[in-house]
Amino acid sequence: MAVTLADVAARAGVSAATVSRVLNGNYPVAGTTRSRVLRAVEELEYVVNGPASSLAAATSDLIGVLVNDIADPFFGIIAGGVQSRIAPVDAPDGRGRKLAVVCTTGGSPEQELTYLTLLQRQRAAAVILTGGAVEDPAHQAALAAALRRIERAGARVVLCGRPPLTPPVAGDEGGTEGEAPEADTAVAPDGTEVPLPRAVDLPHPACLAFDNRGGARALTEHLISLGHREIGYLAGPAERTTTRHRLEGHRAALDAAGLTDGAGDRVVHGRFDRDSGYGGARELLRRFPGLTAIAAANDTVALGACAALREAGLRVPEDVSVTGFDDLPFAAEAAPALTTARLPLHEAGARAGLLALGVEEPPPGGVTVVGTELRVRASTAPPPSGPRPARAG
Amino acid sequence: MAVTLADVAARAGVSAATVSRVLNGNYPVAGTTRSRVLRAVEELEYVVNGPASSLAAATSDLIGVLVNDIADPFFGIIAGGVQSRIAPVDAPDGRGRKLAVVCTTGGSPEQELTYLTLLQRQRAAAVILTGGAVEDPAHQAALAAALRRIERAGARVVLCGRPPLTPPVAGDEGGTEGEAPEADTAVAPDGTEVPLPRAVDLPHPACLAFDNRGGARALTEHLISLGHREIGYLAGPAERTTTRHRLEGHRAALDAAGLTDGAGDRVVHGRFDRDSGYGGARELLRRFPGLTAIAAANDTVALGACAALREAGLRVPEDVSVTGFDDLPFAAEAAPALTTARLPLHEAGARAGLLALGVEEPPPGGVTVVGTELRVRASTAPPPSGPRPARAG
DNA sequence: CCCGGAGTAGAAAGCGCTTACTACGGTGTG
DNA sequence: CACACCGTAGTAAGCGCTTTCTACTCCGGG
Repeated sequence: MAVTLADVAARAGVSAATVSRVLNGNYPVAGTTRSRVLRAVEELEYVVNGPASSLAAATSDLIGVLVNDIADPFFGIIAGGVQSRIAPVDAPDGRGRKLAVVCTTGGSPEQELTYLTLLQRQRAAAVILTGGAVEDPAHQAALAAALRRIERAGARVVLCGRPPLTPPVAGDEGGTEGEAPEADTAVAPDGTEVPLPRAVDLPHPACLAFDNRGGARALTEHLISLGHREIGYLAGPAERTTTRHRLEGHRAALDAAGLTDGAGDRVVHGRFDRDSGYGGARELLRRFPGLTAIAAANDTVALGACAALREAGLRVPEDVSVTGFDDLPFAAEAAPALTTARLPLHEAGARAGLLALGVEEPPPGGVTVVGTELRVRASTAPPPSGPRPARAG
Repeated sequence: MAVTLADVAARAGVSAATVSRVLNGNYPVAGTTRSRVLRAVEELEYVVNGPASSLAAATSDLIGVLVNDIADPFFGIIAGGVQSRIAPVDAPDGRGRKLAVVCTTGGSPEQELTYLTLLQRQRAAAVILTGGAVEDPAHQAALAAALRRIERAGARVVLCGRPPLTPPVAGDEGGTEGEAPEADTAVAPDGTEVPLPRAVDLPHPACLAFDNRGGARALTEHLISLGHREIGYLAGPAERTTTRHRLEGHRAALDAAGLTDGAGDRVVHGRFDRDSGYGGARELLRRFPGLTAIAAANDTVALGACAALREAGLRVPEDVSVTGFDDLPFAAEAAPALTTARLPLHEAGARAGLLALGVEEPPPGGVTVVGTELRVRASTAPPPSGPRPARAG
């Protein structure tokens, strides 16, 4: 029914092999033959049959991108970064251009696994996993197994915005990998040396790990430097690595300032959305009436918190300071503009795209730490009573 | 190298045909055989070769989604809506799940055509085009031709958020289609009857047309009803249908109120981004110092305008009212919260997904008008001097 | 007891492409 | 002048799956 290679070949008076070679340009073809073939292609409006081509060549032009929610700008921006590299707009025609298969997992490990299988089935050339991981060891193990299977099938695997996989409890692969998983260290953007776990599970790991700890720590340190002593924290879902790392950074800042409260953390867990910020802030206010600042798990949560504060008759930042995380575009436009930690999401996505294409090689160990940058804006200020000396020794 | 159907068949002691039938479930297989096959599949970790399957069955599980920019929540939300239907999370395993190939076109017709070819090559089951179209007749014709080719290749075509294709100047298809392209009418959400052009170019059109005219008109009417008489308009790129339709709605409201100024429109064209809003608002202020309201092409532009106004020492809405369009999530969180026209983007995307799957049939004529809903928030108020009667007769 | 029809499974012919491998002029060299 | 070799192009064997057609077994009814 559709036009095939053979039709083009017949029209051009050559063999199918020649047409294929002209189209793929990986074999010398005489100029006159080439132009005759190209004319036939034009005239017949021939379009290659991708599946057939993928079957024969055992490759495909698809790159899977797993995201929690494509409607969330956090992931949209990463996906945009990926696309900018795997399908540059200036590429002539569509030659060599890869297609992004965007899979919305809702952050569920089961969905991740399902999509991973689906992508393997499509013989995707690469798979990019974004978003924090769920910490459940069983899930980690299942995920590692799925990724190993995918790599074995010839696809590249890139982790973007999530830490390397945690090592499996038992070496169920027979231990044929030679490399011992020593803990490396890396220098974080703020100059401190941080332990760098290696993506030990994957033969060919490529991992862009966001420095969530460092960013959160910088934000809370900023609050402390403004004079805040009672700082609430609106954490994300407890089971996510991102949540844990940001919370760790927050606590590290508190610890370093000697602000660890005997009464326990001023932390409320929720999700990464606005409503969680709203509800969480209300709960924080109720439980810790003396709060002068709230650090939120991300910008969206921070916005919800601001709304709750306003509703409670509190001004931001005059009465309560608020910080976000990520620096999504709306953070700068919010009222007040959010103090936050900028994550270069587009750049990270672009880098992930390059790693997925194999254009760029991951560093030894596979892990690159993507740093954050503190963005001080209008949502933070000294506490109402002005800076006061810390009472704790 | 990889596990194939034949391997599974051998292990289960059946023929490849039987394995295929078990996996596809479209042919009766005895229970015992089925479970033997499934066990072999499990044991060998067999994953179907998608390209091979697509080649043999002449179908694929891919659905193309063309967007201007996936990092823009406008498109992200539509894409999310699409995904919610083509890959519902509650679907068992991954059975019957389609994959979304998201293609970022930057709004360029050339990129659209390139991606359309790439998707046709992948033998995508359907293609969803989002975002307004460029009005250039040459592009429209080329696009129509490409879409017709895609339909002929067996894929469904869905237009989401753009008007039906304009008819080609010449009937280059030989006029074999029986249907005469009569102009239908439809009842818009506000009760008025609007002309409804048919997607005459496509044999099987499915088009979700956003009511940009109606939404823009409602916004400007709202401003007029508050007492505004000098209303600036920050339009999008002149060549886009979306821009034109929103501008038409704006002007219709002005006309109806007798506010059409002999001095010409208070309109500045730009893009659909924040910087355009910022720069455009500055220009509007310079050229029309008496403005008391600015209607923006969309929420993002409105935000930029708000920033420019603030910078100029003008308060929103006390000195100048501002309206957006789309009602993206951040619109409600902005300061002040934006008065805007809500477009049900997620729902539209979901609907597009259903149309793409063929689960839902388009109405006769193919065009469904997606209405907007006025959202009055804090960015609009009566003009500084208070409501005054219109002077014009 | 024989035959027809379910019900189930296998054989085999592709689907349209890629890619060894082979073939065949034409040129340069010993 | 024969030989080798390069530059091109054709032949044909798959790639792994779906699906039609055929075949076999087992029943129940005549």
